[in-house]
Amino acid sequence: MGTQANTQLGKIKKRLRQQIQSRLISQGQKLPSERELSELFATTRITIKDALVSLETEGLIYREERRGWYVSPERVCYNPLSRSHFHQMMTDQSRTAETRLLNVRTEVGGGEYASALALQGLMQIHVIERVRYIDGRAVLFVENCLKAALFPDILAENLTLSLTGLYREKYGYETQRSRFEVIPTAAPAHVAKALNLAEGQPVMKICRINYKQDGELIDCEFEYWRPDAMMIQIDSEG
Amino acid sequence: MGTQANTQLGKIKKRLRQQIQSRLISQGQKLPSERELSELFATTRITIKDALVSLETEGLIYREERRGWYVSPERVCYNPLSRSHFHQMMTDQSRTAETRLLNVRTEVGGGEYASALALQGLMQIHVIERVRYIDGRAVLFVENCLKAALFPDILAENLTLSLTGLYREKYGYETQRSRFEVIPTAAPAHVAKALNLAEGQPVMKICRINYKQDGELIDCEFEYWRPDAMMIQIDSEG
DNA sequence: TAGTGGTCTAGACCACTCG
DNA sequence: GAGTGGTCTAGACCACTAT
Repeated sequence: MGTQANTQLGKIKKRLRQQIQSRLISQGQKLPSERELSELFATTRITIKDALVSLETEGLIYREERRGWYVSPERVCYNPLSRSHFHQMMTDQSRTAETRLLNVRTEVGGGEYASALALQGLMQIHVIERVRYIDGRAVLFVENCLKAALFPDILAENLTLSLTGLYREKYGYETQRSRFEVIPTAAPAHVAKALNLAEGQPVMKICRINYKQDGELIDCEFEYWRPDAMMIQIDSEG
Repeated sequence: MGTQANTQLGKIKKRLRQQIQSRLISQGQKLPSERELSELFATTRITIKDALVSLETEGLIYREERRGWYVSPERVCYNPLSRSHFHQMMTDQSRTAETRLLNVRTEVGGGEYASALALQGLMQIHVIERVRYIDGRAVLFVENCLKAALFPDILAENLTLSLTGLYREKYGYETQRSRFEVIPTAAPAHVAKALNLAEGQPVMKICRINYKQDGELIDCEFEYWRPDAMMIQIDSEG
């Protein structure tokens, strides 16, 4: 038996899983504290924590840094190829979505931005940082990185709305999705802070590069999702 | 300062990251044991383990259960929409691929299989379990689940080759990809065993459902990837 | 059989959140 | 100020791998 079935860890996971899946603890609800759990299960905090981290990996629970552990709501389906906006996609799934602007800055592109935008030489870019909430929970940190020259005065607009909508209405750019990547990795510090994660916790990173109708690259986007909050779902014709 | 910058954990992570990124430890190479590392850094195994798990989440290192920690090779790019076979995709990236048949069984469909195949009533299915290796490392566990009635005598074929190729050549079925899902989750026991993971470690689960040219559903596939081994990359026209 | 990671005990202090 | 998770110490035994 190489399994955890008969270990403390396995028993604790199994028990908590039962409680969650039978809805004895409901979605979004807080679990007892690690100290309480360690008394309940007559073990140490380390063992409890190992069990919680494991359930977190399954996507059953999540944590808010120094606040506690909570039962994960159902995953939302996310289609990076879809034409519809984030808010629309969530509404279609009977979820409420909200976007907050965190920070905007203009700088000379470098590093990850420069290579994603295929910048040749020095060029100004706008970086727009936003956080998206689903049913009140911060689940997605988004960094949009725009070639400034293509978007005069965009920073004066309402940036909590759909940027692709703004591209179309204000500038006449139709975005044609071209490439995106999905990478499971750890949250960088600024992302962790925005999502109430501890540094180094897992996130799903999605990088997307958008081109307009004439084929010119206009912006790139870095999304960081809480991994328990989503699944990617793509339908393809043929 | 909410960051790890000045903690033991942060320092250990930073130091190991430097060693890896500067190629002082090369890809595929084994790290010193947790006990050795805890002496080197003058700390306990628990702290070392926390640092290693965090680097594992980043995708920088990986573990083989009870064997040790290793530096991750570069991620391969994987396109679930691509028409080309797994082996072809890897060869295109100058990687060597190998597939081994783990297990084959025929059963009456139920549970996850039944719902993925949209089975109505009881029906026999073949379940084919395989492990795929990239450059000698087991990185992908695949479960194919076929409606048995559509594939007479398929179990007598060489099942380490491309199944979609077999569908086409032996049965005249052209698969038209229709839907796939990507879900970050924890490895179930049988997957963990096949990939030398510990139970509960993170994997990328990809579920795909294949239809043939007339629209009939023919099989579904459950892939479980080591998360440090891959990134999903999709190009779309339009 | 020696060595590895996996699990586990029994504590401690710290940084941070919340009321 | 009380409570939380985050970090940390100093050990231990066990299941398994490799030889």
